[in-house]
Amino acid sequence: MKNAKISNAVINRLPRYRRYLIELEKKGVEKISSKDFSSLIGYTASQIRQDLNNFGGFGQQGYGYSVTGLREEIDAILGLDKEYRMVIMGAGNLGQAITKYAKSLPAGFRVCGVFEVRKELIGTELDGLEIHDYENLVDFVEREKIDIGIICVNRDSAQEVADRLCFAGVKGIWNFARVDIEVPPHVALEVVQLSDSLHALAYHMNDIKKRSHHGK
Amino acid sequence: MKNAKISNAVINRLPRYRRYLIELEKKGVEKISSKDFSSLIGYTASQIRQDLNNFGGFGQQGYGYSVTGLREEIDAILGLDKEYRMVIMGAGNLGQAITKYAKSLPAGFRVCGVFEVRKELIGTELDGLEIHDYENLVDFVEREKIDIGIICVNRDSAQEVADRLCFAGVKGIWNFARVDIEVPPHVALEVVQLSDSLHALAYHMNDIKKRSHHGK
DNA sequence: TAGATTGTTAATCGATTAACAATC
DNA sequence: TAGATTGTTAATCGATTAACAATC
Repeated sequence: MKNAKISNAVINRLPRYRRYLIELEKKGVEKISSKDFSSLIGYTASQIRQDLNNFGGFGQQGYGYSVTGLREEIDAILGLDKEYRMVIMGAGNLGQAITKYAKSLPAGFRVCGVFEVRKELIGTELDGLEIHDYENLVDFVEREKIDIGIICVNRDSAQEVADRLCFAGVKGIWNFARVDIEVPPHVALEVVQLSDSLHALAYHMNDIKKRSHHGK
Repeated sequence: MKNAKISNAVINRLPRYRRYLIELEKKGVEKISSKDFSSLIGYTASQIRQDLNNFGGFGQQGYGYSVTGLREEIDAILGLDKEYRMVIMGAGNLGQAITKYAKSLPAGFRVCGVFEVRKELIGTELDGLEIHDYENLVDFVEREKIDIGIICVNRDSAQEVADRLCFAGVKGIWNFARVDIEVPPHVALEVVQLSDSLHALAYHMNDIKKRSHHGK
């Protein structure tokens, strides 16, 4: 197995390859060439072959790639052959939203609990999940073998919550808080800035409008 | 005003600049040099100056940038001086999640209604918002001057919902469905693939683990 | 004026695309 | 074997960084 550091551009394309392969599997397609995959997914055939060859030679010359075989390889690369146990930090609007969303999450990712500091919320239920006291986080992570902490607290407490999650021993943090946080190098961090995404959408809407005025 | 097409890399950094500028404003900081901004935000000073000069010369030689002035410029570039009226398409888990999230949305973005096809949900309320019949979408978009459609339906109906939103006249689509959709060039599209993000997190967690084994 | 820092041009770096020899 | 298509090297393109003249 190769061991060089893979660029984020490549990694972020892998889940997309996987989605299209699953669609192909559903349609009963057994093999696909990089050329045909290219016209389906919209990356160049060259890029597809380059991307995949970062991880190994999964194709066969003169034939193409086995759809199921390649999907399984990508599953293994992404680590989707394991189960991930998660906690949601914060039961406010954002925490409630993500808890709700988690119900539609692909198998293999399981929310095991929600944590809060506000006493009046502790002990109540959120979508069938118990809301725990933030004070008990470290014990819970250890006992329940939690892998991932999902940060849904406000700006001001996000870093302190991240610190405690890392101390408790999570291996990854999925940050939805509207602030950048830092984690030690042995903890993985993935950021979802929903409001940044919405602001980019606003930019593009205005850009299209501006151009249509200019052009004519 | 310059009119060249700005790269997405630049556009996606603008909301982040804005967040840090707002923090600085809160702290009462009045001016900042690209050098100081660099050590705060983690982009190089060169990149900051390059990015901003895509839109105009907002700084002053020998002085730096006015924090409030620059934040206002970025607001205008992103189009945050306007109000955006939005509808949520789909009242399932994902739609409920995004409706909940929308409550914590920055001012200027307002959810005006939720749309569904399932008869038993139509007419009920979701977080204080009426759930409307999908059949009435086109009228509603026109009457309520809706700018943005947020797609929270399942894979199979996402494209058809996008088509109807575009037909109804929205200017932008925020797609949360687990599938890629296509829109005409006069409609802006911004994609949030939460499960792709989670898969990337899984990759990084496994990568860190693999490296720590290898290294020692 | 002298010092600081921008705006902008030039150099570097990394990622994407093209080309083609290897091989199924 | 001949045709197809990969894996991989080389060329191109675009984005980031460095350098510096302009100027507040």
